[in-house]
Amino acid sequence: MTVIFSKKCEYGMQAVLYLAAHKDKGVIRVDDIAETLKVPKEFVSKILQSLTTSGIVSSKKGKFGGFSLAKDPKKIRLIDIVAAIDGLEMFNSCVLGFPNCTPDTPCPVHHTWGELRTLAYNMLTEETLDKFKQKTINKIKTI
Amino acid sequence: MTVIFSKKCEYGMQAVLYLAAHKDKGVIRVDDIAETLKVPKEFVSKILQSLTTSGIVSSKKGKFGGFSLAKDPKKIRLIDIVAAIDGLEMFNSCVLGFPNCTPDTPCPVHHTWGELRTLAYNMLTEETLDKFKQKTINKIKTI
DNA sequence: TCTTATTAAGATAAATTTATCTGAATAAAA
DNA sequence: TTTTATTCAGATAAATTTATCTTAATAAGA
Repeated sequence: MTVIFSKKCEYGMQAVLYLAAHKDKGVIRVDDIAETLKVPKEFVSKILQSLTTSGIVSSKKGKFGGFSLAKDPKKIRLIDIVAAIDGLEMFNSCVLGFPNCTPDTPCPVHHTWGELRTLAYNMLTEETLDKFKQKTINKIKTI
Repeated sequence: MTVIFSKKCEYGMQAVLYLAAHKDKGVIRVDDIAETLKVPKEFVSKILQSLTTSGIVSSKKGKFGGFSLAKDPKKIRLIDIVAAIDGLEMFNSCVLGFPNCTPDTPCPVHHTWGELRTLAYNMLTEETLDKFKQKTINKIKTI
């Protein structure tokens, strides 16, 4: 298997995109998120709980409770979610798995991979969630 | 955790690079590979066995047995190893984990990610193992 | 206060990946 | 033929990731 992000992180990003796209509706129940995204409810609930700790989403217990974004979508980037869930280690580790892969002791693809990694990092860093609203809504319709 | 390739694939690529770098020495014992690369012996042995089935390496049993490349390093690319172990699915699946991510039903980062994926694919496809020989030898020294 | 709907939290289970162990098969050479 | 060194193959174990279950805590409203 080849993975870029863990399921946890994928579900986390999807759920947060969902919250951003439905920001106007106030708090959103996990059931709605899980059903729409077709992901396991308890699992996505756990993930959102942990993102609460990270300060990305906030939760409200009890009747009419649910999750919502903890801050303005203009201030949340995909990289923030990745950092909170999977961590940023991949942006600093060797694609071939060699230890201590540095400019001084590079692996055979060190340079090329470094450039790619930077592009990936930029992709996750340069835009904030507000930019993804309409695209998320469109995508969700097709699931 | 964030992973690009599985451990299996990482070890596989390292081991095959090792074989390519030591091609002149004939068959190589798993013990040598495992000790030098500091990876679990039985595990890398299993991986090389499976790469034998894929036609990338060949094995010789018995005393003075071991593994060697099954073909000219000029004809082996990193992507061949990835394809044999992890498969090429990642080059055709959504980075956010959305189902059915296509140009018609794209996820919010579909386009950007697609370009990145192509670059990664090219990196693994454009050069053959013979190009990596000296770099592999240099890297191995530092492990 | 009681009922209801929700998240929180912890325990557990299932699945997958990673790693190890053991013995068989093979081949070289003494 | 026996010894030795190796891969092969299958079983098993350990670790990690993914998913589920159960109960508690919370909050709204009847």
